[in-house]
Amino acid sequence: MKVRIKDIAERAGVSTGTVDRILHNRGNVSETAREAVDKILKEVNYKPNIHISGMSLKRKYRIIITTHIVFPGEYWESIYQGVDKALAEYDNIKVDLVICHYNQYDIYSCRNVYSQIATMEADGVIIGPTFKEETIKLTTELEKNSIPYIFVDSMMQGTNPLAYFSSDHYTCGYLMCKLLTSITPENSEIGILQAERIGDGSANTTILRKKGVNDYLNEKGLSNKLHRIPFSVLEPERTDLLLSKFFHTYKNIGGIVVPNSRGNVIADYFAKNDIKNIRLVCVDITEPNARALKEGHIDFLIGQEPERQGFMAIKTLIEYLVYRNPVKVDNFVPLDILTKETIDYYETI
Amino acid sequence: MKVRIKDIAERAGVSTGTVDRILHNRGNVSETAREAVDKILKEVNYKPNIHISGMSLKRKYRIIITTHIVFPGEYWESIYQGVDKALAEYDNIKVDLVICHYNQYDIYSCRNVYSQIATMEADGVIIGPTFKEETIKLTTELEKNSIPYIFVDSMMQGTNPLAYFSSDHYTCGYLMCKLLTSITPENSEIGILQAERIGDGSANTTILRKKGVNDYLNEKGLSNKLHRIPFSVLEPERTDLLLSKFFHTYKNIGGIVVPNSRGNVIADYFAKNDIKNIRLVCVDITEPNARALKEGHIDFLIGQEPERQGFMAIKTLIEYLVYRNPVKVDNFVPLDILTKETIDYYETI
DNA sequence: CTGTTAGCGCTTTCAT
DNA sequence: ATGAAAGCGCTAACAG
Repeated sequence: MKVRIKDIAERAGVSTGTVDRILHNRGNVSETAREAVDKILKEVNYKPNIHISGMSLKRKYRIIITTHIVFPGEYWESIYQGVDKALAEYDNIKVDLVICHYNQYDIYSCRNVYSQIATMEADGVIIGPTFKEETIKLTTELEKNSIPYIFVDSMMQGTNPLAYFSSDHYTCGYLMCKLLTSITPENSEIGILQAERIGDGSANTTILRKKGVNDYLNEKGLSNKLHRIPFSVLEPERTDLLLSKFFHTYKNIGGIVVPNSRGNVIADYFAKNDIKNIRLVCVDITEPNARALKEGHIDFLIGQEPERQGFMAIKTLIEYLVYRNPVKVDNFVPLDILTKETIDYYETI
Repeated sequence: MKVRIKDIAERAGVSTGTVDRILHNRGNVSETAREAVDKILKEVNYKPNIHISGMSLKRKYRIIITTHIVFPGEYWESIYQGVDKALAEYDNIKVDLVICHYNQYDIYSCRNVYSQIATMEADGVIIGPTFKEETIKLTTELEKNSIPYIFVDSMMQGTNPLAYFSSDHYTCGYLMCKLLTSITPENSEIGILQAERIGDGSANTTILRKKGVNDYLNEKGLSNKLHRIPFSVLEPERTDLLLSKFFHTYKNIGGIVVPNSRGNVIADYFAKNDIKNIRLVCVDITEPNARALKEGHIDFLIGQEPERQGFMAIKTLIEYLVYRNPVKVDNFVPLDILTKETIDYYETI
């Protein structure tokens, strides 16, 4: 039933050592032996058990992961929860995880961190990318050194990752706009909250989501006016001022879409000023967003399964490093639509 | 770092054999040895690796799973996909899976199958329940023989399962009604599709969902009229007749909610009769429902992650059988809200 | 280049 | 009641 290395060895008339050398491309194998074994391998469906492999595997793998800084209750924390879960599941494989944080609102910090990573020894790298040029520069270096890399959170065009695990940000924006307009009076004006960054335009993900929002309106021939709500993550004390200015300028706002994880900024403003007649659609199950959803300030919250992204990135990288099996490159995680009623069920199990 | 049986044995001054006997309650251990080992076990965090255990474990486990008959592309198929995935992941554990199908629309078939199961030898049973009395009778027998059982799809009150993996059907109905009324003109009349069964009233899940629908209307003080659409799974040829009769009787239907997996029945009717002004909210990602969602006949489709339910049921049962560790009883899977835009991402990975 | 062998953590058998 | 030892599938070191 189950095929073992020993079975393959017997049928090919060689020893288990030789089969192992062939399976792992360790060299020191004659053409004759290789052919004999390859023939058997084609006939049978051999599936090594990675946990057993790990038991005798002596080598250590060094995996670097680089993302925006992790704050408790925020988006990136969930990615790392998935990472930890995968590491626990594969605890027979000896991996040395190196965590390198940069600040996604500051391009200079990203440059610093990436240039360090480029000089480090590693078997694989997991990247949560923000800035395009910087990411391409890093991945070019990695490719030079034949170090495989995997993206989480979003794919960066112009690179050749082993795989990426991300939601479809364009569709996310499109969907947010569809949901918002479906629960908002016809022709309501719509606000869109956008964070400022140091040294660069918006992030990858935000740009795509915003395009999704615009395209939905155009495709459906909707004429809702869209107004940008400016705000700065680095100067949160100005938020209140900026928001009240916005809501005093535009009196006919029927709904707001927040294409980044800071929806709670709006929700908090609604709570403080007892605003109830403006609908709100946001993204990411951060702790404050979850609370705002439960309290009714957010109407729909889109989740992008960050835990699964982190889990799959580690799992995929480990299995690749151990067996060098081919890997599926494009992997979109689901876009979960959460409401007040369903969010509790996303936080268990 | 990682604690092995050998470490525990050394620190307790006994052999690994003794530790193993204690960990698995195999008996033949002196009080002295037991105390010494228990003391160490309390100090350290020992976590056996089930894949390695499985490698040397000689015993086979027999697991019985009983559900409604599986048809390709329907709800129950996904449950079995999760079952298979878990079995593959734990392929070191030798399990003999016995599948016993009954017909969920026929209480007599259920009685037959259950009474057979009650006489079979088994280490554990997984039940996808439909009829209350029958299920309680079966689980009473199982409890007599100390056979642990796990529910998938829904929990049956009045039983004591090891665990259950189910969505919250009441909330599912509540949510469906919320979504439907949010995209439907105020005071629209609402249709609700209900299947007939042989020999009993409606199923567990449908009753709960229907209650959710009603409660939502009442809680929100909505006065939409609710009309039952009768239909028989066993006489599909009458469907067309029943539906046209319904839609000719009630001319002001604005939306339909389908609290069972047969939403495609309505969607097909809409497609055939080119009906576009009635909103439709359904449950379960069956193949026909998925198609109807993509084609725009269904507006919202609720998914209840059947694959995860099957996976978790097997995983939980296997881990319990091998280690007898305590198990969390109540496990609700998420209620996924799918739209035309997001369904594709639920079918990959 | 190749076969043999020890050993990974765990269970089970077999003496004692 | 207990320890020693073999064996599960796999890898790695070693001897040839």
